[in-house]
Amino acid sequence: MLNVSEVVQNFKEFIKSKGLKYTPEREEILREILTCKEHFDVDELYMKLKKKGSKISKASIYRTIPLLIEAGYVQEVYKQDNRAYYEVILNKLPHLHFICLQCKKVEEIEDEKLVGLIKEYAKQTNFSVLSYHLEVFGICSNCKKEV
Amino acid sequence: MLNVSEVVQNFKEFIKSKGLKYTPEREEILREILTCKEHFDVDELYMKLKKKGSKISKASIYRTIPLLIEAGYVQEVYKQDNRAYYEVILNKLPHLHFICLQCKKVEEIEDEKLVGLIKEYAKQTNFSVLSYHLEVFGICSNCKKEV
DNA sequence: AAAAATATTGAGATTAAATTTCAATTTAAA
DNA sequence: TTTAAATTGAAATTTAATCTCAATATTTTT
Repeated sequence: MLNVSEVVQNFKEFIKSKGLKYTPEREEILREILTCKEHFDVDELYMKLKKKGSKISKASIYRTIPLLIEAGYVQEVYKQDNRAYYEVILNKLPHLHFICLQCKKVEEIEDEKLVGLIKEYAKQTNFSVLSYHLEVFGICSNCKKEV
Repeated sequence: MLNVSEVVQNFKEFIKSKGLKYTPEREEILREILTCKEHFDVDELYMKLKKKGSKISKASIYRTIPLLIEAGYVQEVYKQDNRAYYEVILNKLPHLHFICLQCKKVEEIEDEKLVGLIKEYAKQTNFSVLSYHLEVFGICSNCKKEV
């Protein structure tokens, strides 16, 4: 279980190791993202930062997210209405997303078997897995009741 | 194993059952899509139709694809560079997509266990599955060799 | 078979997420 | 400190997808 300052330190090392420069903007974006308990998009993040008085631009958020994904802290989970949604995957068990097409709710189901399945196939084809996501679309139990 | 005219007939009934109108444009788009052996996007489809002398507009393609998805013939498989890619899923076994981040190649791995897994979780939460897709990102064996 | 009602079409305008540009600034190495 | 290189914010740009609307096609009703 990593805490925030450990992640920040880890990110600093990651940035350095890539020959990039460690900036306050990058750290601020990382820290803000680490507070997100739910799925988020760039706009939400930008508004949250702005409310706190931050001067971070959207461009910087768009530029930083791929780094955080590469570092393994964040994952793109799905796209809805041509907008990408992300989540922090640090300290999180593997899970699938069940997305209700009616109420748009996203339910997470923790899972271990799926990882085993993927690993098995990856081994077969000598494929190095960096990330994955499984989205299941349908109608949730609540929306079915309302018919 | 459904043949093209059976699918066309099926689509006609589907359209009618929704109180919509069956048009030559819709049929032409369906027929063209049914010839796609690989993943395709709207632009590719539009160019193929244009080359054949078709007057179909992109707007009609964008409007028809959701109907074909709803009818169960087509599936959105992934997004790359903010562009959606689709595939025909008629007569196809369930499969996963292994996407190489280096060469962008998409490998399909046929699968049965995954469906069992999804069904199991869906049953648990009383969720009606309409479609799903599993994308696994990483580096393929070919690209690993080239290092 | 004609008329009425309604849906669909293509062309172009619009929208908006994401990317790019660029001058000013900041970081980090020499 | 000087130098070299990367990063920043603001605005411009890109472009997939959606929307608008008048003309047209489909389907139902009479």
